[in-house]
Amino acid sequence: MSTKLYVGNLPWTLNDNDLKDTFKSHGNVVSAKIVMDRESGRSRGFGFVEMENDSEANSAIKALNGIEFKGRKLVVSAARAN
DNA sequence: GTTGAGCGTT
Repeated sequence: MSTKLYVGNLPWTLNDNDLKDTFKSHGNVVSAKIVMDRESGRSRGFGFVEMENDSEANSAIKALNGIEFKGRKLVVSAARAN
């Protein structure tokens, strides 16, 4: 199984790969995706990361939530929907 | 060439 995380307050310049690489340093990332605007194709400034398990998910949250990244404070928490 | 709280397009 895997645990999905919500990541907010991301810089407009961040991509799926950048998000994945950031979380890879704190656990095994199953998938990572920045939510893009369906109409304009631009980043909405937030996204989702799927971790290997609950343990790594929590580890990533503790390690990345609230830290300053690219001049922005990252917001990391468990996603609401599956 | 812009924007800034939130929980995604298939």
